[in-house]
Amino acid sequence: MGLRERKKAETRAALSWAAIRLTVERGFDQVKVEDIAEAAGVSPRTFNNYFSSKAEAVVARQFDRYLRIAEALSERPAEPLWDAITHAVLPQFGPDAETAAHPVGDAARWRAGVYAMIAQQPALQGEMLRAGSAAEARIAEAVAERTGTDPAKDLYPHLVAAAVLAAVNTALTHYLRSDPPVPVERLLTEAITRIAAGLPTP
Amino acid sequence: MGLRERKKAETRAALSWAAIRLTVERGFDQVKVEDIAEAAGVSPRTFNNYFSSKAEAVVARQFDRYLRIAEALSERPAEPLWDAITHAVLPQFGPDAETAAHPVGDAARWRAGVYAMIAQQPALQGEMLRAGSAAEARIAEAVAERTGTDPAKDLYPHLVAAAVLAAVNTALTHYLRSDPPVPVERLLTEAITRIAAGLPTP
DNA sequence: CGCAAATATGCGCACCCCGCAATATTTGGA
DNA sequence: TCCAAATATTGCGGGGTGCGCATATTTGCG
Repeated sequence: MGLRERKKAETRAALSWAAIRLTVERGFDQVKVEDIAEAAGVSPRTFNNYFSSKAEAVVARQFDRYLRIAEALSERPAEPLWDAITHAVLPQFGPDAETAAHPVGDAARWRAGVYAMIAQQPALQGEMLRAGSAAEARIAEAVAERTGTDPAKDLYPHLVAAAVLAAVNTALTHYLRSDPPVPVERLLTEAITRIAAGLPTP
Repeated sequence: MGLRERKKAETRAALSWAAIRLTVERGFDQVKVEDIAEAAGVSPRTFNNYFSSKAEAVVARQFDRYLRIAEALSERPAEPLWDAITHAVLPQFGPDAETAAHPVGDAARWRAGVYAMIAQQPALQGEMLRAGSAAEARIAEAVAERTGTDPAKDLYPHLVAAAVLAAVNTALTHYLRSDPPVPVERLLTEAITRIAAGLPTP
């Protein structure tokens, strides 16, 4: 990867991180594009070369995570579908390099801030769900390959992809709301297991 | 219901219908709020008293439909959960009074227009998904009541609600894309049945 | 009828997003 | 090494949007 692409990735990450941090601190519409650009050290105009809206920048991290799920699923060995899905999803929500690079002082406060940000901002909710929807196509493709179905003709792969994302979203929302916090991994596992079991009444 | 509320509902419906029709005809960003307001016979400022964005107006019909699913689910008699869900969902996508009031000349052309509108407009995708997400809470409540679970504590009702909406969205998307058209009812039934069966590999 | 509450409208503003064109930077080859 | 092509960044300008606020109009009720 040349210098060019590396710098681009860095700028993108810096913009997204700035957008998230500022939004959690002040609230979504108390942050101007100008602020985000300044925090990332680029011009306001450049911001819109990377993201077509403020909301998109805030959600970029989550979007990348969804894409990694699809990627991981493609690379899983031959195994039962729902095992593969579980193993593709879980690692994406553990501690990663990116998180380590931006330590957060007060974890509880941060969690609450993230929840408020998502819960109270229609624009962010929509963008978050849209990110999932964009990844849906990729995941459906991976599922199709694994099950010998055809995304263009069959409902099945899209249905599985949508169900997986629904499980992930539900688990994450529950996680952000839980007090005291329940481990994400447990919630994700429970959600996926339940879906795979056909959601029988407990 | 007094004259006041009736007129309000009428204005809301007129605005939403105008937004949909104009968007299908010309494309989302070739339509100005001013155009929608004019078509509905109100001032541009009034538009924003009803909807907080253009996208919200376009999606309002779908949003109402989702709410009716939750309502219908609450009112179903005692029966297995997934039977109740199926019976709550299907009727909302049959012919209704509203559709009859606005006959569409060329059905195929209209379907294609609706699909293009959704597929090519990020803002609309997000808003559409958000509408589902808003209804999710209501559906989760109905599920909780039916299964003796607690939305505030349990993952289960939210998971079911999210899965149902995922099924509906997937089926509708598939429907809009299908050529020749497959009946929506069949796709919806298939999607819900599959989810209830735990999505086993076909 | 006449008043209080709810609703519609007009005006103005801050901000967002993008097209365009000029400038700066990186890359790959002569 | 140095230059030209490819690519990125920036400044400028404009069309829209969404909303706060003050005002006019309509509705429901005593």
